[in-house]
Amino acid sequence: MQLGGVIMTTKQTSKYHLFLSKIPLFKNINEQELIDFINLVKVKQYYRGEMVTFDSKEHAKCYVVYDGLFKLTRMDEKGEEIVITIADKRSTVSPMHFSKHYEICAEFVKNTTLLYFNKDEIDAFTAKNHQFAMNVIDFLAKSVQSLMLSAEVLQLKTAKEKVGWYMVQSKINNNFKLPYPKNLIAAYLGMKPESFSRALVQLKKDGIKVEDKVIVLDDINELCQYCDKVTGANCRSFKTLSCAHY
Amino acid sequence: MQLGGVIMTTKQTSKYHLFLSKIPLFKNINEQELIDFINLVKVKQYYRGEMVTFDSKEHAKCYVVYDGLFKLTRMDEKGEEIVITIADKRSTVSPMHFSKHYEICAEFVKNTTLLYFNKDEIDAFTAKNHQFAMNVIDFLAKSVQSLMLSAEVLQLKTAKEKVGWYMVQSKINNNFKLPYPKNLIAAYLGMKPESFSRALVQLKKDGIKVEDKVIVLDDINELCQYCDKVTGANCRSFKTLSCAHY
DNA sequence: TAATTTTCTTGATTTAAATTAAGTTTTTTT
DNA sequence: AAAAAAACTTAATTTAAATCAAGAAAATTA
Repeated sequence: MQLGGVIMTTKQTSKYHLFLSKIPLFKNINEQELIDFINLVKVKQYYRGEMVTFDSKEHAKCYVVYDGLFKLTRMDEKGEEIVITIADKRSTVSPMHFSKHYEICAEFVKNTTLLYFNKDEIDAFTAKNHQFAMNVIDFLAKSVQSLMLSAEVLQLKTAKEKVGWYMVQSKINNNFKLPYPKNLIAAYLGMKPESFSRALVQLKKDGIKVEDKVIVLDDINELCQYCDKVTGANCRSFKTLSCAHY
Repeated sequence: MQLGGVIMTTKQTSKYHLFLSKIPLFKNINEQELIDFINLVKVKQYYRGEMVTFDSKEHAKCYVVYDGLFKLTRMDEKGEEIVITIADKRSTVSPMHFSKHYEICAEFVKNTTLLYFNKDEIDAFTAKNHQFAMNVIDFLAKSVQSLMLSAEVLQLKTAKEKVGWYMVQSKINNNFKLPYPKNLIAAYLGMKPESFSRALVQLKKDGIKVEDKVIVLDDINELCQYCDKVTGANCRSFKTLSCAHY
């Protein structure tokens, strides 16, 4: 195993092995085949503020975030950007599956350690291991669904509804905590930080507060009106009496 | 092979076989294996104006459009809708890959004939035939990329730029013809028919006209400023002197 | 811990597209 | 071929969020 051209120790190998084996992309894979594959892993470090173009020519790879935070963005001529995804620990980003003409940009919000495999390695493993092929299919299908859901939120919802939707996701998937800085969430929701801030003021009037990134609710069900069914399916109260989808 | 419960003739079977064998999802597949699989095909007819919810419980299937036109949409409580995709002849739509809680709606714009396979059949073929697994991966990867591109267009571009972008796509991929009614294209671009109409007025001032759905240009390169790189890669003049991406 | 940078908030103003409204053209059905 | 429905266009008005501006709070760095 190599780190920037340097052979890594067995200790590091097993550290990454344990980490990667818990990633959905590698679930249910035969232990020995997985060990052999993960042996091919490479590591790259990026720093806060760095911007890298993930064109599929240079980056015909599949990345798993070991640690850190970055956003995948697209920019127009005027410097306006949209955030396609926010990636952090355990996120998988696979530019090898995009067209070589699709140039997506990674903007690193925190120092980030990426583990990666090359396209030929992934392709070979896909051919050899049917479970891995199924995992790749699952990963891409989830990406499709998440993009469809975002499209809906971005186009159909008001500023207040967008923030409400993000908060109910945070409540369900992240234990009542906004996982990222507000300006990053605002960009992901296709709005300006000022509008995000104003939406929070409106929500506060309904008893939905954010205190130091923690969501504080006067009424535990107040956020449910902003919930979508796919997100709701992970909620403890899904389709109980208090659920909006009941 | 069955059509609404009725056994079909060999003549119909071979008609669909020829059609399906040209679909990207079935490319490069061993002839006999493909014949055996396509034998499982089922057919369903939908009519203009019909609306069907493609929830993944009822529709754990993979559809290929044999003929017709429909839009995949999502609607909110107020009846506002977004168009996720427009599907016509040869399009593949695969609700079996979505969450069972994701309910996408198919609105049929024309009478439509859908060919389909059930999830268990697709899964079995994916396990048996590695090339088919690769084709499913390609199909999903293309869906991801197309959704990312739409997200960018919908969020970053003005009404005029959106229409220009759609027209340059039509120029390159559809021989200077708008393939669908304007209100459908407007909905796909996340705008109202009125705004679409006004954008056309603006473009006309730049020498870009639409006459009976045909794009007529004073200057052949006038649309190039609206082109994205992925679309441009299919253009005859890609990266020549006159290309915006040169 | 102080200094500096970045993030966040609030208010006034602008703006691009939606809405409302009404008429025209095209397509579909009878 | 006539009638009806759907699609399209143009104009006036409204609206939600962006922009502009300035200051407060929080996080980083020195």
